[in-house]
Amino acid sequence: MNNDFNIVNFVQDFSNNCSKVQIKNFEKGETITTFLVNRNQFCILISGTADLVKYDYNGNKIIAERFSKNSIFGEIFYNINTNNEFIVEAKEKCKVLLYSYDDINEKCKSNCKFHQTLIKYFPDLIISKITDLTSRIELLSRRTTRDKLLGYFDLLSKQYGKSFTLPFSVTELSNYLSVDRSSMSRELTVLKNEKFIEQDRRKIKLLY
Amino acid sequence: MNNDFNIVNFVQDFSNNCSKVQIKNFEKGETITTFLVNRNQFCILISGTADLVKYDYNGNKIIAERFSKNSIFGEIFYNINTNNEFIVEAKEKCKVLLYSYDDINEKCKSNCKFHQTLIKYFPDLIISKITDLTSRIELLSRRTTRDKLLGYFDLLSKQYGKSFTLPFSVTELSNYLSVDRSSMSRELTVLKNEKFIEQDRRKIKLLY
DNA sequence: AATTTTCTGTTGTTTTTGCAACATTTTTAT
DNA sequence: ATAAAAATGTTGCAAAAACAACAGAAAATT
Repeated sequence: MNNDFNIVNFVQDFSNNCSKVQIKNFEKGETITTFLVNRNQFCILISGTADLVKYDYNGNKIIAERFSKNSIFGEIFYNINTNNEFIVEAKEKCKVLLYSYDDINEKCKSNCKFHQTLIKYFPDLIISKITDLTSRIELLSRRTTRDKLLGYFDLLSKQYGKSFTLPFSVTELSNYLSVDRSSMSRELTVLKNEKFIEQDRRKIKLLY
Repeated sequence: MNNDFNIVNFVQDFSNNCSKVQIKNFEKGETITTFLVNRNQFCILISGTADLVKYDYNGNKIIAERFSKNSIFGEIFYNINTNNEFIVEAKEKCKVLLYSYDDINEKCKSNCKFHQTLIKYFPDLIISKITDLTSRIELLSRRTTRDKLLGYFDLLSKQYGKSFTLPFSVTELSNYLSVDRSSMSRELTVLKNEKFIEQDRRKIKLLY
């Protein structure tokens, strides 16, 4: 697998006009897309950060996934269900490649550079997405808030070491872990008192 | 997308010996594979049912995923983490195709039928897996046992209608939804008393 | 720079979930 | 066919999480 692949280069190489591809920019707070019907929409996030969010009937926000550079998403990956209206929200300025996916091996008439490159890197992009989703399931399947927090900190520490800044605000983190914000805050205090962690807002230090 | 694709036909077509492919049979209860190292293992379940399971430090069993015909799994899709030892367990007799994945587009010397077919159907298989995982995340992100139950029943009712038999025992279902068995059983009783459902063991009827 | 909004940490209270133990039924193994 | 093992449904109790409300801090907006 080619883990060094950078979609930004890929898109910069893509200079000709392919009718099946669009590149759009979104400002912070804007809705990039909604999952409402079963379309063949396939998106690649070129830059920025975006969340896949949903609100339950109680008004609780759920952050189902967080997307960053090279993340893929779109209706193609989702079984539309009237009970679940998902929205992809830009958390900061985002550049998104939107593609109408029919068959990965189907090229446009001009057999453009974009399609050649997409076919080449599609497996890596998609396997990486599965890896992310599997980790996410492992995290959400944890029973307690404490376990979810420590599990998430573990993932971050693999990447950044014992000290890191959360990619979420505390409030957003609770939505991402699907727990009540105040309960989570209480548990963070317990972890601090027990000298498991040091924390000040987004700054976390693991003491184990 | 070709949703009628059946891997069984595919494998029956695959008659020549490809050095990178193995087909193995497993009896109920046997371990099909474990996720311990970062190998390029990629598996397709040809027949049977299998679970991806993990035990937390408290001894609770977690069913992270359930695999049936055409499901794909393997270490290739998992970030190995020493804290999380996952096992794929056969729930009934299983036939599994094991493949050493390097590059989906890399064919074996003989450019065998297997590789040709795998390349063709790989996108469908993998997109379908992502769809499943996304639904699973939506389910696990629900806050209460009641919501998880109703969410899961919704998924099943889309496929089977208002009356169906759970693909899990009640005990297994609690592991799949990551909740305590007795709590879940209690909530099922509440749902029955409130005339939301009828239930007797695996038999469920939705009354709404 | 001032004001409004959001975020944060706290805590008391209520609700839900987890845990443990048990009798009964069902399934599996011998 | 019988015995052993596993699953099921229940319940009391303990633990954890959700809810609600608030004050102060930080961030965003104008």
